[in-house]
Amino acid sequence: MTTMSTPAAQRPRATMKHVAALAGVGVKTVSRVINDEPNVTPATAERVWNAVRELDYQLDLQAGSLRRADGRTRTLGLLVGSVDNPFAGAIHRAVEDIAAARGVAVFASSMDDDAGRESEAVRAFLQRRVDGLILTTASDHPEYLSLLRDRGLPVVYVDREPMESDVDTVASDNRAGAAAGTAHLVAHGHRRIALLTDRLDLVTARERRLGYLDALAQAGIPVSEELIVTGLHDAKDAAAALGRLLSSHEPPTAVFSAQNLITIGALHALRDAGRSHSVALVGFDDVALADLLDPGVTVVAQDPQQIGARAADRVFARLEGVEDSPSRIVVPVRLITRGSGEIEPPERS
Amino acid sequence: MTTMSTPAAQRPRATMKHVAALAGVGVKTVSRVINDEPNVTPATAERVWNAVRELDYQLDLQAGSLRRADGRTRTLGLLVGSVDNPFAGAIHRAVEDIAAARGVAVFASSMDDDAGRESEAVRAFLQRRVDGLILTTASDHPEYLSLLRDRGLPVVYVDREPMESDVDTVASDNRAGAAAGTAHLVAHGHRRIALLTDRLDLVTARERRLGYLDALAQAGIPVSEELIVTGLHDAKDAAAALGRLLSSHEPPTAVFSAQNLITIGALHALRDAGRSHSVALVGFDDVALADLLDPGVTVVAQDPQQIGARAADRVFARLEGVEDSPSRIVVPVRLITRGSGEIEPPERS
DNA sequence: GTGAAAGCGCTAACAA
DNA sequence: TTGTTAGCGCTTTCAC
Repeated sequence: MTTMSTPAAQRPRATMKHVAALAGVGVKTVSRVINDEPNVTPATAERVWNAVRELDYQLDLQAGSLRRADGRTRTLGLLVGSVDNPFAGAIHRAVEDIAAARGVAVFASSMDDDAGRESEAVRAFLQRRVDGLILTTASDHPEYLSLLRDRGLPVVYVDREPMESDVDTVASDNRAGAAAGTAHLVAHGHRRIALLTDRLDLVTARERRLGYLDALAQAGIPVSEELIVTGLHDAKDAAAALGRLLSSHEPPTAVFSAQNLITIGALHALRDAGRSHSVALVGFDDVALADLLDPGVTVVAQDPQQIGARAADRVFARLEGVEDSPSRIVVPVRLITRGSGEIEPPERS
Repeated sequence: MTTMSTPAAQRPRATMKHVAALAGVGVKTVSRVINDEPNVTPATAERVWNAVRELDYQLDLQAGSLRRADGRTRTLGLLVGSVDNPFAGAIHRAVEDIAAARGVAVFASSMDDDAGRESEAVRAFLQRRVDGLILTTASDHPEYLSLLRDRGLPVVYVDREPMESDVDTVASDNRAGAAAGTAHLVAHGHRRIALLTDRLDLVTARERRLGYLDALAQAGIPVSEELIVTGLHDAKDAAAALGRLLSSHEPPTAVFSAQNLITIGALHALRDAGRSHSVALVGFDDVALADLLDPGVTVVAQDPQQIGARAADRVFARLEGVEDSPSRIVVPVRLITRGSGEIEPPERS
């Protein structure tokens, strides 16, 4: 049914050999010209470039890396929770910008907080010979880590720090941030503060819970286990969980939600219960349009752009031979007050 | 300053040759086992797998693709406006899921609506021998396109359709969607409807403008050029532009914003001017938390997940040899009424 | 059922 | 300044 231009009659991809033949030089000379190496006369270079244009020649980086001394593929592997999450998107963009400036391309994958998917993704990266890895992990002790170390492959963990000691990491100050967010609620008079968070096998959830507990302890407020809901993964879960809490016998007067999707769920639950203006809310991680809601959503904002940038810098430093001991970079968070976190509790609770 | 474990003393990466030697077989047998080819005794296979585990062997897909008959690298290139934009994130995730199911990894890049960056990104993909491309373009006639066709490389454009006729595309129904959004405002009594949109050299901006004009024409409303603002790129631009319109002599009573970031800017401008409840707004493309704002934001929602999925399906169909004529897949949009689009104009305007 | 040899496109090493 | 040869890790071809 196709008209015009014989279908599978593509011009076969040109190789260096073709270019060399057309330019009347040896392949090594072509290689020199393409890779901008010295010791080629301008005249020769010109003839090569003409042949390159003539044939639409594109260097095959893969083939080159096979033989190149450093074995580099000019490729990076980036693993995030989901490329669909705004937090991951910001990290990804920062990594991409730094990598692209060095002629390095980025493989991006999602792991949905599943250690199995995580291992699979790392395996896929390794089989493609990435030069370095920027990873988010769902596990405290990733089983592939010793292999990466044996290979001498640069790895930087972002967002979540594995429990291993000798690994580069870049993450938010989860515990202090959660403590600050919770303390903010305490400072506004709350004593019944709910915590909505993720599965506790994720280090971020554990750290943020500890921060929450720190703030309560600091204020001498006893912990009410019934106000702590863990294992939340998406906005729907979170909305349902908070809905139940709000209709319970002794509902919380304030909520600390430990993650962007959970915050969104909490906002829905509060709205559905008509409590947006009477129950306080502080979220960890900023969400889009938080400033335009009524009330504005008070958050402990992370800086994903900086997390991505510092992780990429670290990977490239390792690739350039920096051998200093592993660093655990902590990116500060910032409390942004917009209204929801400054709601006071009812007179008597 | 480093302690323990001699730094650069990595175990060299194992190759098939090492595995073959350890298992006491030839390399071809290792290849057969690894790639699950027939004609290997279970006993031999077992010995090979043991050697593989022993050495932590990882197949080198790059090296393989160099020699493989089909030359496939099991790699895809995805180019979007920015990996940081939620619309792109959703497309990316859909593409990733379909690719991962086939053992294909995805390179993702951002082009910021810059034809130069677009060409660079495509070049980078080609040099890495991707099997196929899913591209967003900033140009009506991408100069690299004929090259891709010569190579017989599968390409599918998403979101933006180049003017070339014989190319696979997957995009929203931009014109009809914009017309529906504008007509919705007309139906609520508006006659002074502003259009906020992107640079008109982007086909999406042109199409959405045409849709806007269609709706006005349909209603017999004359076009007021002073109500049409083009060349908007981010939320800040858009907010400033709408701010100016609102404080002009004859301000619009309604706004159609043609893109997610512009909608966010428009929301800010309306809020800052105290006109959120008096000026109507319909946005093209949904935004997070749009349902929780007051009023809720009425939008013409796109379906980026489906756009990504259909594009990926198409690329893989091409890779599997489907030779039918190029298809222009149009993904329907959906008007979601939430309040902002149902605001009526003041009694006399 | 198995393995030896050739060669994919490139860069390294060396010779001219 | 330039070209030739070998070889990166793998798959293909073909012989056993």
